[in-house]
Amino acid sequence: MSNGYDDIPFFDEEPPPRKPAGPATGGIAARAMAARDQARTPDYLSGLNPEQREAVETTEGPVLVLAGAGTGKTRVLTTRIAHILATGRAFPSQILAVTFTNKAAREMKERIGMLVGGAVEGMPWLGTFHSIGVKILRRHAELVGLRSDFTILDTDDVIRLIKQLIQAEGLDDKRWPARQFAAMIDTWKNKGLDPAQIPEGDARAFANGKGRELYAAYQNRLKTLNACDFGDLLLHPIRMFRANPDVLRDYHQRFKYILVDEYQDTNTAQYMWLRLLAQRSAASRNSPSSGLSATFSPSNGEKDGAAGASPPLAPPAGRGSRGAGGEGPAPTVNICCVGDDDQSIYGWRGAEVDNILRFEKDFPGAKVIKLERNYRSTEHILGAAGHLIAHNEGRLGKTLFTDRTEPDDEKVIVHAAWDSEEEARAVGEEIERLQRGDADGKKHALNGMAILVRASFQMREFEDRFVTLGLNYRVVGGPRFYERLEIRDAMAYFRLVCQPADDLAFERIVNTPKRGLGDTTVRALHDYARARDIPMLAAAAEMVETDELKPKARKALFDVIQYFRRWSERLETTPHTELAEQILDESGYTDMWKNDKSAEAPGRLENLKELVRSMEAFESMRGFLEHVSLVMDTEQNEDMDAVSIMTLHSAKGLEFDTVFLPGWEEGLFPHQRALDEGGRSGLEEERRLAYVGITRAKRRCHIWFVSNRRIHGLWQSTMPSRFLDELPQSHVEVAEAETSYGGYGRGGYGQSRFDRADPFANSYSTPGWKRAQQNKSDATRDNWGTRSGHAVERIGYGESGPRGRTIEGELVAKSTSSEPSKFKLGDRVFHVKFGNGNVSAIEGNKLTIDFDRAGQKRVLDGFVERV
DNA sequence: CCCCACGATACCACA
DNA sequence: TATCGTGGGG
Repeated sequence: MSNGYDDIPFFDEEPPPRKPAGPATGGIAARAMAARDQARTPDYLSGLNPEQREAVETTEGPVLVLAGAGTGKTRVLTTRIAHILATGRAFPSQILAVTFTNKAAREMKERIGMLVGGAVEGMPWLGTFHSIGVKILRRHAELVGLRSDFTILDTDDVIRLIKQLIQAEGLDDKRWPARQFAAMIDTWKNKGLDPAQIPEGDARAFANGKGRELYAAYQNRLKTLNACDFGDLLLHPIRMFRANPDVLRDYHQRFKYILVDEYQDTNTAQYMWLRLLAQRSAASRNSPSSGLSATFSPSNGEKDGAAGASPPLAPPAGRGSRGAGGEGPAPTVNICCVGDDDQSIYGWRGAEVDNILRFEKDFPGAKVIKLERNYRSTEHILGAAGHLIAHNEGRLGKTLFTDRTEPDDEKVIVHAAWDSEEEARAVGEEIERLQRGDADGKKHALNGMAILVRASFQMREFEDRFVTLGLNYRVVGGPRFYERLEIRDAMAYFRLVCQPADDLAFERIVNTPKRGLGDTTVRALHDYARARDIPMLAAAAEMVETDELKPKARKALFDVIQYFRRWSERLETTPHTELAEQILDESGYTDMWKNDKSAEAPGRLENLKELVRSMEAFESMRGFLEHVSLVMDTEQNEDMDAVSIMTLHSAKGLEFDTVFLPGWEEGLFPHQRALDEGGRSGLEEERRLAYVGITRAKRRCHIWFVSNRRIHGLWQSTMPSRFLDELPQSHVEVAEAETSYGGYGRGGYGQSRFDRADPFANSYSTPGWKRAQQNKSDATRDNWGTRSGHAVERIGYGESGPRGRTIEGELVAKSTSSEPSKFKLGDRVFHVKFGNGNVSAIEGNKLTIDFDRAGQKRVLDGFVERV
């Protein structure tokens, strides 16, 4: 029975147990091997410290590893897996390893690959909660009322869908924003709640008390659409496991070892999911009335619950038809969770730090191992971070230490800047200084530097700056490729070809490009489809046979349907990248952008090309769609030397020689909304975020705050973040006031702001700090003639303001490369941001280009290509 | 049915 | 400031 997903490895594709020592956990051979391996330390264990080694070698039973930042957490996880494999305790396919982000999963795969070489291919169950959830769900979709080719909706789709539902209920979609309800549903799903289970108060809070009905209606609609949202990727498997103990049992037998990364970030649903998979012996060890059963309250789903009442939680273990040697149930759960309560930064996504704090109760007899020896950062960085995080209450309490101290280690440096533009400029200068090696004579690679921002809108200013500087940068998880308009449109075409029932995709593109199929026609189709309970594409096919539509619309619709028929037929025969091109061309979609005269159009076409190119890496169009729905980031070319720009959230788990932390101002960091909505715990989470930021740094950490920031186009004066006051003086140094490059920026404002008495004296006594404070307050007063702390300043100068970009050229660093450029004068080139233009000057690898629309810019040649 | 202009609104983080 | 949704005119 082919459902198009047969490539997913599953039980019946067990690798033949050919290795001499099979995965028999309790087998004599295995024990012998283990003993042998203990006697003769394998290479991969030799570099570990005692705690790490214990975490790796305690393979049996529940283990909690409390791993502080930079203590070798990933190393422990990967080595542990390698160890399990190398000692023959399990096949790769018998290890379940869950991470939070795709990045983390990718990295783990790579590192395991380096340790064991090759076996990673056979680790089908290493991935994010969501990707593993999908994999499970595809196999058993019918058990929750879906077909295995269900589509996964992203946030945008969900919001549009909910909006339709709100309107269908006859509610005012202004008063009850779909976005808000989507967020509520998300919250419920994070807690593992079905419509029937949500708190009465929640249900009443939305849509005149119709919250519960709306949620149920939403779930029904998803089912008819044969679709899932992100939350369902976890909830459906949970429901499915509960309703089908036999299926669950199969998974129990399969997964001999479970590993969980970033355990502090698991939410309730993920916790339930994990518990189900790990419960086999936990349940037999815990009495049924233990706290667990309360957590796992029976799920009375809407319709899918009809299959039967909730099954008992603890199906008898063992007795499997397969399994090694037919021993009884494993005596312990081999689950290993790794986490750090100080790095819990996903409370807003429903993460329950409690999960990690409760681990020992959940798994009696668990071994808890603390990793506190830090291998990443200097003493100053650890000192600053540790002092900051100590302001939080309710920690498990770890203190990181290092003994690798160099005399010339830099303290953490705090800088003040006038506004965000100056901030970007100064950071850019600092980066170039490091790159040139001015400070210490060593040239530093851009790859070792990162700018970590609180909110993604901060990125733009840095991007703009770096583009004019000709400084290579890469935005990690930035403006998501797949969220762009043109990409989403194209994807909608692909989705509809693969999944003709995808009404959301249909509605998105019936009239894109314009075909004269406006609201009226779409509504008619919608009604027709609803009345007969068929997908809209099918409804369209029927309707063109009738005379219900105006001739013009009918003709247009007829063409559309013909196209989709043709494309669907080619699905099995034409290579998918080719088909993708055909779809985009024949539909008129590429032409639409070719005819578009706006500045973005060339960039969009380029993105479409990139989209098709990126499909090459996949087997089929379906495989590609699946990837996209789960992995919203595009892989960037790693070999380019570039500064990374990303949010603090996506920086977790990474490390850089030099880290820049801009935007440490009240309201932005800690973020106002985190404070408003989260209160004290919100503040603590922000503080943990700051902690994460600082601990990303290996050698240098520069923190910035500005006096003025533009929010919604208005200039607002800001206060330095309270976190700055929570840094220890002993490890922190305040930079002397930055005079901007070549007097730039000083001219317009005068130097007087540096000459005032300090009205905001605080605990800091260094002159630099005072200066920074003065800078902040006086600058505000000087420029706007008002006191700082004043509400919003309406300034609103634009391009023609006091600081036009007139001397841009002078700010560009001299070329360091002597290689002749591959471009020549007059070349016609294309740049993603600026569009097309002509090369008017070349200086090493830096080009001056007259862009058709954006004017003259200096750009690094890596950013453009000849057209 | 399409286009444009206008005003409201937004910018928190992720899979 | 940029984007989005709406309402009126073509």
